Amino acid sequence: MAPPATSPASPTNDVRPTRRPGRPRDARCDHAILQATLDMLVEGGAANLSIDGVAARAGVGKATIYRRWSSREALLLEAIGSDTTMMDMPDTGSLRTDLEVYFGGLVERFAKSGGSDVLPHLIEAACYDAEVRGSLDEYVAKRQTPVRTALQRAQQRGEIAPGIDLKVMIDVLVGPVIYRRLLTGGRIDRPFIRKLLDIVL
Amino acid sequence: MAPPATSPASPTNDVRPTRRPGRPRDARCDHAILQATLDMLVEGGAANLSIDGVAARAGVGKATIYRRWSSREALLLEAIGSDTTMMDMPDTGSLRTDLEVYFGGLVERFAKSGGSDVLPHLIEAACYDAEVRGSLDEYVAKRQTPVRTALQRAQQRGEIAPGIDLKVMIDVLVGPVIYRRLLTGGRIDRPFIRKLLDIVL
DNA sequence: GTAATACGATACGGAACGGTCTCGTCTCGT
DNA sequence: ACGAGACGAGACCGTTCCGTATCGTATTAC
Repeated sequence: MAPPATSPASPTNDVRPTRRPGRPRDARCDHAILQATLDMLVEGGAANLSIDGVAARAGVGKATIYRRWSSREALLLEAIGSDTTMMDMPDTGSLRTDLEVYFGGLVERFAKSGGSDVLPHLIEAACYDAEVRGSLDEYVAKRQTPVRTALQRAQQRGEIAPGIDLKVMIDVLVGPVIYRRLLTGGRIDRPFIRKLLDIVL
Repeated sequence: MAPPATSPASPTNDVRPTRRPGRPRDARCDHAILQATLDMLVEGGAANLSIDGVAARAGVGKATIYRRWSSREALLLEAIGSDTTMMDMPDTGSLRTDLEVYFGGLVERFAKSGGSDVLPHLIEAACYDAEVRGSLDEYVAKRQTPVRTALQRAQQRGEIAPGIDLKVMIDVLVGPVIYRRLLTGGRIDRPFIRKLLDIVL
């Protein structure tokens, strides 16, 4: 222990004094690796994703990957987690309009992504991996939040009967979309959203 | 699996005239292998399912498996396909009652199976395997049929407005159940079914 | 009994993959 | 100029797994 002989608590003026010597890491590698991981995940699933494949696709060496992530599993979790971009719910004063705008945005997003996504692989991995299960729960909660706030507002305005269980209401609104996306392969477009709201509201 | 100590005493003296010489195949092996395949599929997913594991679990040798199925893929497809037991829709004259009874049966079935099933793995495999995709489509169609007939009957009775798109109606009824099963992990019980029908009907 | 086949067990070749390591090159700070 | 560390490429090892082959035993028909 050093006695405080002279200095009065020097303020840490420098946040990062320790600049590591040598060639710094190339940030483009991080992006290329994560993007390649997501691409391969969408194409072949978590099972068919190999580090060799990711390295080849990203145009990097395997060592460059293992310099950043300690294991294949760590890379997978970060790639999956980097996909949670939030969408916010408008507040138009009408539940119907709120939801139509919100789900309309979702529709465009699906169309842009070409219908392929990570969700199926995430769901399967969550069956037997607690860590992935946690990521998936987080993902689901994040997606539900905007819908829940819209529903709560509507219930306070009296648009929804006070006895309705909002948790079930969320399932009724989100479930059909997920069902089409994962199982039936049915179109998820604005007419579908309108018909869905026609039935539920 | 140990060969039967006593003779299996088959009363069917000769249904198939072309009886192959030598020791006949043990029918219990077929069942044990398929059951072990389904169990391991539920526990670890299609990716973590190995023929060695199935053989060990079923208590048979690998050769006994390959005598029956030409490849791991063939075994998987048959095991998955053997899971489609139909449920039929009652006809009580009231759509609400029909659906409540039908989904009530589904609830019991989920409770009995312990919540674990093959669907997540099937969905993932379908993403990049056309053959599995076909099996899944068949599975979905088979599950939808009872609901569709109930809805058509109700629409003819005038319980549902003629303008309603029944395909979307099916999504609204089945989607929430699937959503809970695959993503939220929420309870699927009779109160949930009642609340669901309260909202939709 | 004999031939034919199934059975469990296990050895084996070949392939894929994860993770580590080395090599020569490149890019920083000093 | 020099050292340190990142870089791509790929060799390397241990493991897992599929699918085949073999062995000794058990079970059937004839």
